[in-house]
Amino acid sequence: MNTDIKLSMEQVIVETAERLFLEKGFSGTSTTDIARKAGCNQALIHYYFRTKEKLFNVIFEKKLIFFLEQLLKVHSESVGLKERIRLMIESHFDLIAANPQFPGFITSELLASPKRLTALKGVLGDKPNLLIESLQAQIDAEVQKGGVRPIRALDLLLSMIMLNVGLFIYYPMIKNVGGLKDEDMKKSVESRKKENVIMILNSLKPD
Amino acid sequence: MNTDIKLSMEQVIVETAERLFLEKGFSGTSTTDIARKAGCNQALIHYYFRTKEKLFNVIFEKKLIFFLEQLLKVHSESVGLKERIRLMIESHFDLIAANPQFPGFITSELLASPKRLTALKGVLGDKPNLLIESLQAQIDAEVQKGGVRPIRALDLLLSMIMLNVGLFIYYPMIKNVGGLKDEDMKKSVESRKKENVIMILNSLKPD
DNA sequence: TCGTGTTTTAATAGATTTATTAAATGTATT
DNA sequence: AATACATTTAATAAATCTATTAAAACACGA
Repeated sequence: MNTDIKLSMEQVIVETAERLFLEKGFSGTSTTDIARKAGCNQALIHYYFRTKEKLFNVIFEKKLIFFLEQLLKVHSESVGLKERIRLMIESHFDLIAANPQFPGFITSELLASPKRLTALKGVLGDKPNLLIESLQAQIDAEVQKGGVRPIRALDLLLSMIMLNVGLFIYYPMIKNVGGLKDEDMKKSVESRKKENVIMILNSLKPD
Repeated sequence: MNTDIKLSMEQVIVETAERLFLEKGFSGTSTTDIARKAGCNQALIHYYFRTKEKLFNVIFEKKLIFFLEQLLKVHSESVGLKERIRLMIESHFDLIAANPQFPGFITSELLASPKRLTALKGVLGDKPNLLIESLQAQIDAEVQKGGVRPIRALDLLLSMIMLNVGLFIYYPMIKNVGGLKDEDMKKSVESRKKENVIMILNSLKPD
């Protein structure tokens, strides 16, 4: 069976650029580089995308929207707050684990050029607010019942994201400084999802 | 009283470079740029530091060592585990709050070029291990007494760092996406130190 | 003030990068 | 085959950046 599918050069360029941008960032990747690795003339990139920036944005927005949409999914309130939080953490973790370069990529690029985010506000609409409001409502209700301590939904979300994302961003550094072996880190990653869930849920216990 | 102190041009260059590197990173800052802002000829930078890379390293290492040393301080075991953890989180938080650009800077630069970290292993010696071992010992002792649940010191440290650091790295983004006003964020930052302490300590409660 | 060493500049080589343009090639249609 | 259109290339302009070199300016003790 022949699995080769004839890709348009435009597609090849996008995919090559995606790989390179993820690996070395916007400023670390040249159009010459992309062209060489994609196997085409450098001018072709400009023919299709006009500028390096525009090509980058195609990829950056696609990736960021994909991830934010996953993240901002309003997991059903019907399962109960703690279960809902567990689901959110786990699905977020899985998503990153499947795309480990992603947190570093997005973080670096947004730090280097925060205005990239502004362009996305329109695309996301009020999903962020919807999630936060929905989560806050459920938290407040649970606080009434004495199930959890009071906390701002945004704080909670940020903590969840940071704990998940941090492992992958700092993975190589921790390994390096701590002088850890690969199997140590593997274990860390494997246990970390569980660990993060426990950490967050425990932290919500009322005093 | 005249507070003007005649700085050597070399010093001015270092300070200007520090400001620019922190703001726009290594690849976003040119020696021409530094020279213009420092008020000298561009060649002078190469006269003193030979290469842009070497100048960057002077600054990067100084900053990183300063912060890691603070972070890796083996806070006395004598105060008890929970108090020790509280102290570690708070002093770390304060340090970052006083240098809010720092986490993004280090994170970006290390992501862009992980080998920079290798150069530092020698300088840090076994401080990382000392801290981890000391912390782990105190945790294990406390676990015996039923005071906290079992946890790896490295996991705990990572969580502490991530929660603190994350706020400052993602500060502009959260503000942007969440459509938050300045005073909302201010409140967030102010309450966050306490929040992080609570979160970590609660998360250590035995089941 | 002369001479010596240090600091600073002007000029520029050399590399790289983005982007454009005009020409060449390819492909499908009548 | 001839036309028309899309794709791809070669060549190159223009900007920018790092680094070097040689000369100028400066500082200061003999």
